[in-house]
Amino acid sequence: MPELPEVEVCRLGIKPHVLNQTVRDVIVRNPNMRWPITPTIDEIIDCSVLEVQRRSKYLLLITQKGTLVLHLGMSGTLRIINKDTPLKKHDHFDLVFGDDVILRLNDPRRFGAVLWVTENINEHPLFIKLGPEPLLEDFSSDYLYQQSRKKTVPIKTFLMNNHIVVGVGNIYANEALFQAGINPLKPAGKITKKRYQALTQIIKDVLKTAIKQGGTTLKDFTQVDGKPGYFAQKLMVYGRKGEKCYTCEDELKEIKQAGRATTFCPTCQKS
DNA sequence: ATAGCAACCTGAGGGC
DNA sequence: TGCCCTCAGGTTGCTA
Repeated sequence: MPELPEVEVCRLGIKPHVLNQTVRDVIVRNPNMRWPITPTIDEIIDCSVLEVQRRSKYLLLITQKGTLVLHLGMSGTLRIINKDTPLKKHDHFDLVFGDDVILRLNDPRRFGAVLWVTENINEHPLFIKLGPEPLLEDFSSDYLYQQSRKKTVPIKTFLMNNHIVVGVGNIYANEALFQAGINPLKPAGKITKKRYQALTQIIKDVLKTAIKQGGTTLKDFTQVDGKPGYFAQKLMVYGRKGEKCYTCEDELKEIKQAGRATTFCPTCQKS
C-alpha cells in the first residue's frame, strides 16, 4: 500500500488515538512478517506513547522504554478498532490500549514489519544509511545535484534509492518525472542543475498534494477510518499504460526499470 | 562501489 | 469452474 504519503496519512490518522495512551496488551497472531515479531515486543506493555513519528516509510511509536517500529510493506494497513471488531484474515498484530482503542495491523503479503528497538533509532541498521526526508529542507536541488554527479544510473532508479532520498516509491517517482518532463531512462549524472531545481520542487509538491488528498488508493490502501485516499484520481501516468497522455494525447508507454514498471510519455518526456 | 535480480508472500486478473 | 501465468505500493541480500 504505502509510499511516503500513505504512511504519513496513516500517522496523522492514528496519532490522535494513541498519543499519550498506555499500552495494555500486545497480541501477535502471526509473527512471520518480514522479520519475526519477537517476544521482546512485550516490553512495550505499560509504556505510554510519547510521540508518533515517521522516518522514511517507517512509523515510530516512541515510548519511555523504546520505539515500536512499524512498516507496512506492500500491502499493510493499520486501523483503529475496538474489541468487538471481528477478526479479518491477515490481522496479524494488535496493540491494545483499551477496549475501544486497539491498533490493528493487517498485511496479506507480510512484507511489513513490527520491531521493538531500544537503541537510538538513528543508529539502527535499518535507519543508519537512509537519505534525507524529501519534505525537509536538507532535501534540496543542490543536494540532489551533488549526489547525482558521475552516476550513470537512470534518474527513476536514482530517485527510488533510499540512500539518496527516502519515501519516493514507484507511483510518485513516475508522477514526478512526468511533471518535470524528464525521461526516466536519463542517466542521473547527465541532468542539469536547473532541471534538478524543478524536479526537487515537483517531488515535494507531488508528495504534499498526495498527503492532502489522503494518499493514493489502488487496491487495499485505506485511511485509518477506512475511507480511501483520493490521489488516484490525480495520477497522470502511473497505471495508465496504453492510455492517452493528458497533455499531448500521445500513447503512454511502459518499460521495466530495476524490476519495477515505469510508465511515461515518450513525447512529453523526451530527454 | 554498482547493477541486476531473486527472494520474501498473498491475491487479483487474464487467457485458455 | 479450474489451472497457470503475470503482476502488485517495498526492501534486503546475493551474485557478478
